[in-house]
Amino acid sequence: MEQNLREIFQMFSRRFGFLNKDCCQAGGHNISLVQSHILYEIDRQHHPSIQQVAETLGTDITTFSRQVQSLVKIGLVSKTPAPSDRRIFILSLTAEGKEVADDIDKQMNQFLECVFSNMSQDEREMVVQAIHLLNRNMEKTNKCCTTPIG
Amino acid sequence: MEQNLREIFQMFSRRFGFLNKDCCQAGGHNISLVQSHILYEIDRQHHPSIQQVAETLGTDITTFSRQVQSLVKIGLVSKTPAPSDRRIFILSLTAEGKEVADDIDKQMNQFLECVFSNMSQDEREMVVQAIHLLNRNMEKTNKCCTTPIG
DNA sequence: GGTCTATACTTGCAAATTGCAAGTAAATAT
DNA sequence: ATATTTACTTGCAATTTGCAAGTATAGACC
Repeated sequence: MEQNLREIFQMFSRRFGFLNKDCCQAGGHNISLVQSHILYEIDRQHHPSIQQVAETLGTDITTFSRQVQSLVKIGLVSKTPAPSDRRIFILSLTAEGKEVADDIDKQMNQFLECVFSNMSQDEREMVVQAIHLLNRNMEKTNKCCTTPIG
Repeated sequence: MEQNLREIFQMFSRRFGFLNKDCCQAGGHNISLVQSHILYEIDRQHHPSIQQVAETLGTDITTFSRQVQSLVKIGLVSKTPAPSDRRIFILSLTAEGKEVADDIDKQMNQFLECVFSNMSQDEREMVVQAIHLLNRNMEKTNKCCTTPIG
């Protein structure tokens, strides 16, 4: 059982990744997977800075800076200097960006609901509980083992 | 609860993705994330063709062809024309490639065991069962909903 | 057998993505 | 007042990407 651990996670993660990829056509825009993740994080975090989102997504900040620029250019994201510290740029979604993010979210949840629709109520609860448990423990374990993140 | 579904999956998937990224230094090689996935799939599938692995990973076949070439060049993968059909190339890991794949696998499983070490036996079983359940249902649901895969 | 289509893979671009090094500009330390 | 740190941006140069167009083999049809 132990030896299949990675495999089952790998499979799930890949499938979920495909889902993310497939949900990039939204609100009349055809954005990239990376852009979709950025919109998601800007929406989720409370007025994040460029650096915050870059770190969340594990992207190099110079790369991220340019990705933000392109999202600003197509009108989905806006950058505002923080009043308290004008080196910092606060990111937010434009109305159109919010629309796209919501549309993607809707698609994702539709699919997930569809997946859950074949489960019993007990099974659904178990799955949700299990993922929560995993998330909590993975967060805790960040520094355990040999974290090569540096 | 329903509206957090995507979020908890997204978090888990991202963390697992980071883990995959962090496990790319192995056996004296510093390979890319994509290369790591390719080694994994070649190892897992039984003498797959180029096309099979490309499809599994959702990569364009021309891109994949080149990725295989680079893995052959650094001596981790070998390509053999299939005896039955010489258009097809069968992929396999070289001894060194197998070593790298095993090393990566070991690192991944070490981390996962570490995550699981903070759980009770019941919790562990629940998590494994939940992921299996998800995988089974996601596979089933491939064509349900509106699959925009085309 | 000979031609025609289909399949498996490869190569030629040209565009997009990446990250390091080096920059700017603002905040903080001394 | 100057030096250092921080947040972000730009200049490259390398890598990765995918479409279009190629080669080579296999199978279909006559």
